[in-house]
Amino acid sequence: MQNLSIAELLEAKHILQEIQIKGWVKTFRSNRFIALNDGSTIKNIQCVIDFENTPEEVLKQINTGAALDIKGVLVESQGKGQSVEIQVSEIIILGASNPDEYPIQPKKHSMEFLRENAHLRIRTNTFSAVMRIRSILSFAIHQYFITNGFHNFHAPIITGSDAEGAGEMFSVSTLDKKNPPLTEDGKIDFKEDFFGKETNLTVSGQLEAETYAMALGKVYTFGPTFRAENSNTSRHLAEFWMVEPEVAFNDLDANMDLSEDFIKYILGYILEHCKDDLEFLEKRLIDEEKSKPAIERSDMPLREKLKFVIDNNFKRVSYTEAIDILKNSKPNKKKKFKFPINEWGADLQSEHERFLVEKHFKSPVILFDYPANIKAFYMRLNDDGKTVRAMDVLFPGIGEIVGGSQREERLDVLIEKIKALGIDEKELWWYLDLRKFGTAVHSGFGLGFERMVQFATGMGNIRDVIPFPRAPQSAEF
RNA sequence: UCCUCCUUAGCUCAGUUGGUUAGAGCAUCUGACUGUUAAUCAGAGGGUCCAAGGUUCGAGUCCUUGAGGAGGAGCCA
Repeated sequence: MQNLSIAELLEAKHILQEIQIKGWVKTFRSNRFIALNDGSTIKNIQCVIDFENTPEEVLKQINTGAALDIKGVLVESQGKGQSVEIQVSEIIILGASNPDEYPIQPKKHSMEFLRENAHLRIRTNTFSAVMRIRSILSFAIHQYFITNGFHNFHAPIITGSDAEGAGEMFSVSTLDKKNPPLTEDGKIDFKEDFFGKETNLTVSGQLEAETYAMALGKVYTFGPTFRAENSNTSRHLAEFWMVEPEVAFNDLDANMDLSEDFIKYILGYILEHCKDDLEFLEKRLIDEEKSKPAIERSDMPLREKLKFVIDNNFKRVSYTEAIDILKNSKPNKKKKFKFPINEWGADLQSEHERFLVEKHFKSPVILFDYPANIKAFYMRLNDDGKTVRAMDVLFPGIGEIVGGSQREERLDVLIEKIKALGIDEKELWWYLDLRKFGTAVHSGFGLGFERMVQFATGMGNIRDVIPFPRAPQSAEF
């Protein structure tokens, strides 16, 4: 008697062997056919029971969602929908599932409803497929970096530095909220707090990653990140996972090469290793798009879209070139943009990014050399004195999926920048030390993991590609 | 935070210019059938129409406020 997963059972040839299988009921048809799933694959195994010799109280408990332990023989199927099935000899109800109360029915549910049942939504085909792909993508990320000589580095989650400037932070404190200790001028006295200073949840592991890159050469962090922004969109979360490689001696061109090669690798990896799940999600998307107006439908099925990204070079365009393209574009001339492009220096709005990616180039785009005053303090100033060596990778339907830069390695320039922005130099003493002792050109970027999962699975809302989404007014489970 | 839209059975939705007893599919229950593929057929039960207030002879439908949700914008990954 072999105890196998459904994935193993369907893959290997175990015909006429005695097997034992445990899983959950997807559907129960004709009092005879159980579609059983154990999470190992999106495919179910059909278990055929002899209902005339099965007790009524057992039959009654074979409901959608029930956990079963089944013994039987794997045989070739007499039906058309599957090649093999289990002829059941013994069936044990491990855990019943009251059909009156179980929310997941064998029918179409709305994403909103499933979000409210995030503890059960993984039992649907869509979410099990998405989460298996998320898992494989995560593995592919580590695989890519480790096999390319990178060292994995765990950035701290609680940070004492508040100068990263990537957004609003969640504070971390053990002080009494109702009655915190105060300083003489009436402010909260963080010297009394757990860490003896004000601390927050990290918004980026970049600054710490730079310290490791300046010793280990090629490093990456892959961990949770927190932003307390009141963002209510399908592309933002308050808690999300970010991949941040940082490489000593890489300039911006090498950084762009790395981001493109990396993205192509991980998408290629899931194309090869998540065939069944991608096929299911592709069909789901095609069904979903049938209800949309023709203009909003995407021109490529999911897997073709992934292949397109892998097979084509990302278009590399400087900010200045992009502004020229946008200035002379039809929507700009016809005043279709909500924010018309008039002059160099303006930050690009998402309507502009979408035009470049989806209409003009019809391909992923890397924009680089942005105006200094719309980017962060640590980015390397170009010789023109007005642009910095920043780059954003823009993806169709997602927008910015990667943000990165070559870092300012010159101490004097960096200090000047910090002063101009009114940041306390002392807060960044350790960061400035990197420029004092053995400074060198170095670059890195951050990739929003959930946005990559969104692209890879075609899911429209970022809350549906993370197990338990955290967003404003939303932290159930 | 801003703009737009939505909220009707457990779920997904329909409900006409305001009009009598608010409908369908799925799910549930009862029965039939038994090689089905989100099985099929017959029947039954199931509603504070998001909440509060208002207009009206009469409100699921119109108005006001509030709550929750979605899409878009901003912030960004």
